[in-house]
Amino acid sequence: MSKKRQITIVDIAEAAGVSIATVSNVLNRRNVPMTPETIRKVEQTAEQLGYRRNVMAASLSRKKSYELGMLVPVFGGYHGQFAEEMQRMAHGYGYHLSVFSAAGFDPEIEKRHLDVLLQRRVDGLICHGLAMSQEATRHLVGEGTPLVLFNAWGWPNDIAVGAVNLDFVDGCDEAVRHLYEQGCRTIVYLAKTSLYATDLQRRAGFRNGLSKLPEPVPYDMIDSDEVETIDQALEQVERLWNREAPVGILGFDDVISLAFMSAVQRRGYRVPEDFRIAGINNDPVTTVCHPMLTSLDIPYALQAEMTMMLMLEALGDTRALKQSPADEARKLKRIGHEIQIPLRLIARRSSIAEALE
DNA sequence: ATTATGCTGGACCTGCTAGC
DNA sequence: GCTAGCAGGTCCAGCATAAT
Repeated sequence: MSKKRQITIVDIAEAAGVSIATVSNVLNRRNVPMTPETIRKVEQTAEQLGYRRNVMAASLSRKKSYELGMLVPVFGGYHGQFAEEMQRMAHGYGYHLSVFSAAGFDPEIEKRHLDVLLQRRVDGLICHGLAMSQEATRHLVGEGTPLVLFNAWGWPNDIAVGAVNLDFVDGCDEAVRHLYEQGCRTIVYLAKTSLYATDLQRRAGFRNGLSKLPEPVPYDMIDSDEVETIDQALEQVERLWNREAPVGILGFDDVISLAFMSAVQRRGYRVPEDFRIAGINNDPVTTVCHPMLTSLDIPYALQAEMTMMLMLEALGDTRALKQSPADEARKLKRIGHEIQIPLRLIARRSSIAEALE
């Protein structure tokens, strides 16, 4: 079946009896003087003929696609929510966002998606801390398409114009302090090494937190990818626990924390009497489980906004310079070309001692 | 004569194909 | 192998006309 010829602005110009430039001006609502009659005529003709804008042609002409490419390791969870927020943010600035998933941290799939996005001439790329090597990334994006990273630490700025990172170090530090203050004298981090950089940041924060406590506390870091079931992780914790004070648990994310909480409750322990548990992400499910789960809240909108600002700046878009609250007011830290977004601990029943009768 | 308004003409964008 | 032409838009200099 041959494709039906598409209606173009040439057809509209002919039918409406004006030039194609006038049609372009009307349909793009450019601020050029035009009579209301011309505007009405063009709009009506476009409507009647069923015109649909050809973005490829527009990109060709403007040498700009107004399309951004985004690569996330997986759809769902934090990445799903962040992609949604990014999409909203990009749309607000007149950009369309194409989001691809790298199916975990598969460097081959990452490379393929990045290739496709560059072939499509996206104006910019927004990526997680990539699994593919920095050299390969440099080679791929080295031709002028700006790359803004999120949750990527230590990438040189000849590859990425900047990175907007969640401050897991301070966040986990605070979570450890919170668990200690709530009476925990054994503290365990349930890690997820398959998520590389973000896990390393959490580990660093966990260690920082422990080192700042007034006394040394038995601790462990259990990799949830290593143990067969979450019950095995619980058994490992039981071997460490002296039963004199509750155990504090910090999970890699809310899903892991909730899985652990279920295992604990199945085994007949009580939360928060025996186990005091915290997660990361502040997923909506944290307020519908029992007891409600303490979690580190992620300011998605702020992270998306800062990512968009870096991108607009790299694209020479003056809107990036518009007045926004000062970094101090938002507790943002800048380390070189990296921006650190603060996390906020939301304490709920799963970890609070004094809420008990 | 000068200025403002409303519109037009044509160069240009990139990558591919057809013709020479 | 080289060149011209095409796709469907954008952009801007410049034109015709009306108003001052």
